[in-house]
Amino acid sequence: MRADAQRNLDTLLQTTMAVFASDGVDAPVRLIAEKAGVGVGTVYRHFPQRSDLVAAVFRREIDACAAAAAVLSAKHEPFEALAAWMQRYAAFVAAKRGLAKALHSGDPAFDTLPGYFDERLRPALRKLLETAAAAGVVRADVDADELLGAVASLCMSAHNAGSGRAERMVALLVDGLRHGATSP
Amino acid sequence: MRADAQRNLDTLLQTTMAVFASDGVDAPVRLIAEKAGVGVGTVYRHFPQRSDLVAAVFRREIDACAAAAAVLSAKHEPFEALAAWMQRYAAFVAAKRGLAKALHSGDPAFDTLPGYFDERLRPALRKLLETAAAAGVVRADVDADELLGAVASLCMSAHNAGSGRAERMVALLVDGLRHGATSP
DNA sequence: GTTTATACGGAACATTGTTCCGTTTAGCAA
DNA sequence: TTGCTAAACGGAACAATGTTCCGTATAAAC
Repeated sequence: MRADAQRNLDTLLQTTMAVFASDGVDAPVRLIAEKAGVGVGTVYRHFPQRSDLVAAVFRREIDACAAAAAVLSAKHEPFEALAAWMQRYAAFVAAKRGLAKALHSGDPAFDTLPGYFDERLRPALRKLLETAAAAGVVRADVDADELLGAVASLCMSAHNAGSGRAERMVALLVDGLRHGATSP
Repeated sequence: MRADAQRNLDTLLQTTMAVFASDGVDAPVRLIAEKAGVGVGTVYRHFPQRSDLVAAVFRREIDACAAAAAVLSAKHEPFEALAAWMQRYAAFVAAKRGLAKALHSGDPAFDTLPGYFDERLRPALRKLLETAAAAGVVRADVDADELLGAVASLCMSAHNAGSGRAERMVALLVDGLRHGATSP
């Protein structure tokens, strides 16, 4: 791949993320192209359809969320790392309400997203859980999948409630994990 | 209101319902206007925004579903009326997948729909439930709201599964109502 | 029958996704 | 360094669709 193409792809993805954050996932392709300093033709060469661009950004943010697990794990004690990551994940779900819409839109570009979700996020959380369980600070009988689903539901349904509610509910959930921990 | 305006409004709503059924709720306004034999200007005078037309059609179908309760109640025994209406409601939810999308779109035109849902459908189901409970053919401790929500969830999540699954699940649910019935 | 407020139709406009093609340029070889 | 070429670029043009506007037609009142 030519160097300029790679450069453009990078700035395009980064700019798109910023535009989605400020203007929502429905922002016009023209606007994204303009802010990235490229023509719409360039956008469409990298992403044949608008939805491909959206999916790419989501994948990138899923990656970032998964990568945060390792960072937090290295920086904090097992339980704190787990708790912090759960909040990180909750923030991701709450911020990306466009994601739910995308997943239910029926566009084939999003077909692989749920799988990507599992593939990246589940192992990340599983490792955090196992580490914390091995340290004896949380119970060991909770499934990573269920936890991801529960937090997602919490953040979706609580999204129109007052500020901080989702955070508090997630914290409550995480504290629940401490119950029944078996010291090693 | 002028007679021709009323006529146009009626045919417009009826035609729109048919077009939504065959082409989905994303059908272009032009197509709807054409099939209804009116100009787009007429559509927009009655419904300032496209979403207002969608909301009106949904309200109309909610009305029809609610009205079916009385008809079924008059024609069948209490339990059969209840069971038949539940299937009627399930079919409505399953068919109108655009409804879920609309409700989550954030368009203000749909803000009053959830309230309308409660206002019309809940009393209809409650009356069916009470009649059946009074006849001693179903238990009396089930809330109409919960039942509506449960069926909606069933039909939403089971929508991509094989044919008849949603119907079977709803039937199962309804049969569950028979359990613990107390004869009068 | 005349008048007038109302409703109508559809062309025109605005926005946005997508395609197309002439132009530019990065990478490479001589 | 220079010349060449395939790749990439930009943005005008196209297509689809929501929305507005206004000249025309007509139902209803007198």
